[in-house]
Amino acid sequence: MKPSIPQGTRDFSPEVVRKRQYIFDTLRNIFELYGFQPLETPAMENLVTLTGKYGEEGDRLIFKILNNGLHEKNENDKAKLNAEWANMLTKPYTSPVVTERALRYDLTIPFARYVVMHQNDLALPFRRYQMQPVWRADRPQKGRYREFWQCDADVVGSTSLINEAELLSIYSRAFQQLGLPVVIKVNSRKLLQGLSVICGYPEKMMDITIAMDKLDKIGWTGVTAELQARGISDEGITTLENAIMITGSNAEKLESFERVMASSEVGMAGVAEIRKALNYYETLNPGKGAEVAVDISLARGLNYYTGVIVEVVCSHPDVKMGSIGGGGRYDDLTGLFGLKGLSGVGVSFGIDRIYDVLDELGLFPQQLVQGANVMLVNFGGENEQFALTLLAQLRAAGVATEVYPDAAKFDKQMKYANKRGFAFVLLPGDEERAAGEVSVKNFVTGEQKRMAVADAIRLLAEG
RNA sequence: GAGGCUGUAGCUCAGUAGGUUAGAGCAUCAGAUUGUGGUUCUGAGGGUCGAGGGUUCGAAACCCUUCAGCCUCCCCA
Repeated sequence: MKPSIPQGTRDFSPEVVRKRQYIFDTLRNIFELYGFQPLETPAMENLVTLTGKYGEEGDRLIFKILNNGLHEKNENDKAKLNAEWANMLTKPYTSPVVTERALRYDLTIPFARYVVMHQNDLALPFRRYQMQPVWRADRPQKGRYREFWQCDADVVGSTSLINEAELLSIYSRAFQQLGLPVVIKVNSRKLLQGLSVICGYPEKMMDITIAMDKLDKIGWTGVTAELQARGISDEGITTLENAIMITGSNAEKLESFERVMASSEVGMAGVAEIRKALNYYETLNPGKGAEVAVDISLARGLNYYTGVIVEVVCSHPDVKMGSIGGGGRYDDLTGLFGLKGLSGVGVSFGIDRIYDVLDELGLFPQQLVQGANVMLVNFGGENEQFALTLLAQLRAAGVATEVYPDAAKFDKQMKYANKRGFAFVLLPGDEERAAGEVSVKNFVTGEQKRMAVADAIRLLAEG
């Protein structure tokens, strides 16, 4: 059979893993520096934990796991099983008889589930980061995979806008450290609610938001058409246009929003929370933070955000990639699992997309693509023992080293060394062994010198 | 869920109007060369032309079906 992997999944070859680890390490260090604690949850959750949390579209994209042992059911159960199968074949529907587990869809809901389950043990506010794969039964395309990694940082149990500012700082620091130019777009669900109020359709916030989110893509004329299709009057559209076309610095925009939103209490609250979060952010990053831009057209798909929402896009002109990170405030996330009144705020890094962008822009550090630094040639016989002794000594000195395991032809060993890209190749042969020496070949320059074993180890240990 | 493109060697691809035994580069292996890699030279192995059916004297090519991959919209990270 021809080997293959499931659609939308990828193998990560050694060089790729190194580059990915560079991203993970960068993020992990920052998360730790900001006082976040690591968390891991299972790859699979009970299906009921996930369903209904991501909207109708989200439910469709959950990877469900078929129950084991269906064939072992007794006759009564099988009748039910048949009925449920029939159901599933005619409509979007699942039954615990057929499937009761599913692959993790994101990291936020499992986190909420964790917090509720461990509420008595946690010191609130609880700050956690989590870097694990998630799965979506989506149709793969550029920048979209069925298995991809998320790196999330969330704070639960505090409504302070300092948390928003901290998370913005994490975004800022992470992308600055990675050398990636970004714009962090900020908005508030309350501002969007306010918009729907002032244009006269408080119940159509979702429709209005979805339409306005497309501003970047389809322009205002496109948005107008969309709004009309969703039943917004011309006066309402004009009101929205006046708000969405506001330009200027963040402070200027917020001032203008304040005037526009004057008749909406919730809208005013939105302005206030963005202003406060940005003030904190400015204090944490005086004059050196990444660009943060207030953007009233920004929407986020997930249903549970209630306050500040953010999205990160790469601002490099050559890069065509959707958002590489996003997040927001959810006032009552754990309420879904029976723990009321616990507010959370979090951000997520889409590291697969970040990888693609870094790769495209050539922003990975050069020295990442190295493994072991030194290879010992295997000349066989007595020399094999000699090589192993050297191997142990080099490793004891902290030099990443490997020995060619077979006494293969010299040419073959050298070709292998070349392909692997070792910095040095050591030749422990008869003459060297007899003299207590070893030949050290710099594989970059081709230069080769014989020297005492101790000197060779010192040289290589110093790099 | 809607639409578009592509499937030929391990990889990237060529293959003229439908006409001998389906090619190239890279990779692999062997040799030149059992103590000197990257460069070079010689040679070798490797193909159900995605699958099934049809048209034809003849199909990798044309038609139908199907599968897979990629891309766009929707939505998302």
